Amino acid sequence: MPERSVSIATKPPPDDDRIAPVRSVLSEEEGIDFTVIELLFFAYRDFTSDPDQILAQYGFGRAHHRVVHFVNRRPGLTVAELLDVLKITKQSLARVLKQLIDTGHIVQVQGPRDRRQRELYPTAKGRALSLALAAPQSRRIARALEGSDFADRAAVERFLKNMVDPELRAQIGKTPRTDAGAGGANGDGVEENRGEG
Amino acid sequence: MPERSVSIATKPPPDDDRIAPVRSVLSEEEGIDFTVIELLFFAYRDFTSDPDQILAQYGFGRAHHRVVHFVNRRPGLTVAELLDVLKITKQSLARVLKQLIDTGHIVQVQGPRDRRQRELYPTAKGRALSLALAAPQSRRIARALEGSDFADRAAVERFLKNMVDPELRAQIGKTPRTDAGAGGANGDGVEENRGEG
DNA sequence: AGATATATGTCAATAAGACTGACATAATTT
DNA sequence: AAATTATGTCAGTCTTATTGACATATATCT
Repeated sequence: MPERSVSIATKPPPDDDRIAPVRSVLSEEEGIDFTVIELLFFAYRDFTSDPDQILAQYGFGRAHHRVVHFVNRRPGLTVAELLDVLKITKQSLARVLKQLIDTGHIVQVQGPRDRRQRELYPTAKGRALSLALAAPQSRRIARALEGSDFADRAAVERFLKNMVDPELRAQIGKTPRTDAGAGGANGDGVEENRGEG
Repeated sequence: MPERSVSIATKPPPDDDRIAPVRSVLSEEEGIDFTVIELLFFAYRDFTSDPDQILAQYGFGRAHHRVVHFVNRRPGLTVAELLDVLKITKQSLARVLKQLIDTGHIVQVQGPRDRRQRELYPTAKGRALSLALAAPQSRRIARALEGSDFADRAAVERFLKNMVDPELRAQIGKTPRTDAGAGGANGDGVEENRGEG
């Protein structure tokens, strides 16, 4: 056997120095904030695990979750706007969106001014799904903020917001174009048809 | 009044009521913390975009990043331990790990006590890659914490730590078994919760 | 010693979710 | 009429993950 006990690699060792194992721990000394880097990794891993379990029951994945979420948060957004927020391609969205439409979670409405556009709206079913997915995440957040005062919460929100690329920060919390804000937006989400013959 | 132009769906409408578009905005009124939910989504999306660009140059993906990171943070961990941290299967890890070994970023060392085990160590090259990947993330975090005092940072860390499933919280900040390095960092995954009911 | 269990590696098949490229259609704009 | 825009769709590829089955070396138990 040409191998020593150190290397079990099947590739021929190019140079023993180059494949020498580094046994020291990579720690914060290098001026890198590994603490927060890892905290973000673990926090997000578990944050997404909540809705994942619910989605699995529907045969959906995270892609469906993102679409359902933003359509509910910004009802009436167009396909192009959704692609921009999600930063995926049209073809990637297609399959997911089609499934959500076929299952009656989302409907498309022809744009009132530009009839080429498809405004996306949740149905009652889609609204319910969105709430069901968000509920455990919100509960997890509430638990994580237990014992936090107002300043603590503000610090967390400021940190997260500042983590976003400045030029993309505009997307955050942007309620729909029709920003009716609180007060019930459209009042009630009842149908509103346009005749077209 | 039967709707006409409202639905462009190709599927036969099962019931007009069921596919009626909901036009109201899904907002915090429902007692759900959509603000932080979306902040986490956007923050993590951009947080991972930094290393993604570097990885692309190597033909690597996020899976490689996670492996390189934890092998550097806990040099000498075994394959089984790595699988446990990443929460993926052996088969999923196999290809990624093989690539990292073949490219000389990681080496395997036979376990000193149990020779079935393979302890994973970075090479100098792997250490360098790990630092290169972490650097922009650390810079982003530092920028996001600019103007934050000690209490603010503590609030952020506490929030993130509490977002992790309690039973998995032990993995956090856990330095390697062999505490060769100075450590500092988080020490070990001690839970700190603000004394509150 | 022999049997069993463990740690790891590997082959094969599958799936979700993303990608690119190419092309079609309808509607708006020029 | 021509060009542009918004959307849809087909076809193929890639990465990362999955499960199942099986091989090998080593450790441990009886």
